[in-house]
Amino acid sequence: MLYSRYFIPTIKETPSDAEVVSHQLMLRAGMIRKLASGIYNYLPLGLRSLRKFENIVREEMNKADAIEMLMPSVQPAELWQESGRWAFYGKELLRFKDRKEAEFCMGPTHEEVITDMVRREIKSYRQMPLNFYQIQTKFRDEIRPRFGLMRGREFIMKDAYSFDVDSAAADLSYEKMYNAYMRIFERCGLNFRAVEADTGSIGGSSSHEFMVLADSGEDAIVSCNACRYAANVEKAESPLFTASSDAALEALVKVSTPEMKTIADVAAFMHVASNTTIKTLVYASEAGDLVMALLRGDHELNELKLKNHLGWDDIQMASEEQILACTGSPVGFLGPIGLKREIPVIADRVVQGMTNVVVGANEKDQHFKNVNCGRDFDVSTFVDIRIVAAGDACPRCQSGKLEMWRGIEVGHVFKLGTKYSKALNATYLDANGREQIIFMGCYGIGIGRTVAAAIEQNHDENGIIFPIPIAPFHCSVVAVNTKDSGVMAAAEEIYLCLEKLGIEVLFDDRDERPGVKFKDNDLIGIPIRIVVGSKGLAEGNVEVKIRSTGEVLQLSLGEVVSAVTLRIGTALAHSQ
RNA sequence: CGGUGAGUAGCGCAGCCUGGUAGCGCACCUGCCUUGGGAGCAGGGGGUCGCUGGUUCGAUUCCAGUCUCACCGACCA
Repeated sequence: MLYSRYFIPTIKETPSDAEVVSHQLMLRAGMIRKLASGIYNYLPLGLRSLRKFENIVREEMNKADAIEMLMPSVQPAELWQESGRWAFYGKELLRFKDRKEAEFCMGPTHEEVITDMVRREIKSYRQMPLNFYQIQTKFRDEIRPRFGLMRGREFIMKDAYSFDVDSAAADLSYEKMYNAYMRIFERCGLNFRAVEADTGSIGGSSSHEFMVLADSGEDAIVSCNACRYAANVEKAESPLFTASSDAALEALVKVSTPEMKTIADVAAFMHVASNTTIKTLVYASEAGDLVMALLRGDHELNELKLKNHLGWDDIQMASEEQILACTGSPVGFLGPIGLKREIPVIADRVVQGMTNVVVGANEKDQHFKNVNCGRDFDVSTFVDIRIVAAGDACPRCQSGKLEMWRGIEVGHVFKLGTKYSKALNATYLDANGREQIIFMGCYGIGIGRTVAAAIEQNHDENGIIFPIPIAPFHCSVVAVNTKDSGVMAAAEEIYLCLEKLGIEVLFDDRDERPGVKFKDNDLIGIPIRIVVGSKGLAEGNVEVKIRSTGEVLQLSLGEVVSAVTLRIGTALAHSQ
């Protein structure tokens, strides 16, 4: 490719509205341009990287026996009404009507469409297992699109759906996809973790997220430093609580604690450690149901765990009026003792072993000390509702400690069970001629997001450092002075030779000063740069610079093509 | 959705308080010069100041409305 004939509109200054590095660099490198909030043009260079990654995904999907197809992005409302998600999905689902007033939506995901196809075509157990995938544009009307391709509204996704005769067979399909995902992200040279995850709005029984580690990641994850346990913090189990104290129970005392509203204030005021206090929270459902949650003072509530435990669709902190009505106390002095109105009290498991603790007295400026569960108040259920913290013991191996990371969710695999097949009545006949419900799984990879995550993980102050498998070009040839016919001839020959060998080369033949070309080459992240200049050429040499390491090699004209080809070939083979 | 802030040339911004039809840097075009890390000189093109209405002789500037965009959003009982 001739740079002068191609289209790479690079930007010198960092656009002011780009917050994260990958967004800034993709704009500056001329890979993307914003069309509207969360909606982007993929410019030629950006598209090349996306296609590279898509092809890696495609290869691994095919190897794992998934079959490619393509579904429409516009979907009829009826299917969504049938699955029950038309009402459930909320504003993220972009809905509209056609000229006949028939309702449609832009597909945010394709369980309904694929399940509809399968129920029409699949009749027998002999036709399974089946796994269909597509690489296609999705639309989700996100509340707050941000970070460029990281959280767009329109985005490219690979989604796959498996269909099996029973749960055990579905587990095998899940396993195959899990392994394929591991290979995909390994091939891209990414530092990532596969973590246990909540199933969220997609539903289903269990799932893993694939998280690229990056400080700018929107998710918090933990992993054990001894065993393979890793989980999204939303999902991460806290370690089993151990041993209760055998301290003697002391008499309950009410203490005046004026204006002491936070755990830190109260603990400091009473000269106790915050882990000998109990934090009392009141939560409400949308319907107005209330629940009280108790946690050790230095712990934090995992709202998702509480919500899942209660089986509520929605959970939020109770309003001050709601709190006053059930406890009789303003926020800051809440506790489980002497409630005005009976509400369920859910306590974290750790609370069970605490003795002589401090809690709010449900009275302004008053706390109790020497409070003991069972004697002074009752708990409806003890259950794990706290957010794990770095340094917690691993819930699996017990011996390891949990480490915390920030992660970017680039892939997600779910066991769906029969959630959609039941709703849409996707059945088959088993060997005995009996009708059975199909077991499903679904598997997604954010294509644009993965490329962005790769940039997030591979860049320096000069720009992107693309891993060769997803770089838009393998290498570039830079002619230092285009007016020098000797330089141009030598550069062109190298360029043509490499192209002939199937290497993707960007030939920077622009009539620009060398500094401009070097800056652009660094910015757009070309992994290997071949510089042809008059000085080196006088000695029969060209310079080869490796973007990732900064390594500079002086190679003769005779050896440069084979050396570069070998290097690229090795990098690509290594990633297969 | 709520809070905050911003819309002036392709990009980044100034001007607005104190109304008189707009400026800077980068980018772009022409010429000269230059060619190993975003050079220099000279000349030039480009803006109904987000939109609508109001006040005024006159509005980018003041007022009202509206649209768009960006950032933040329980850190807690």
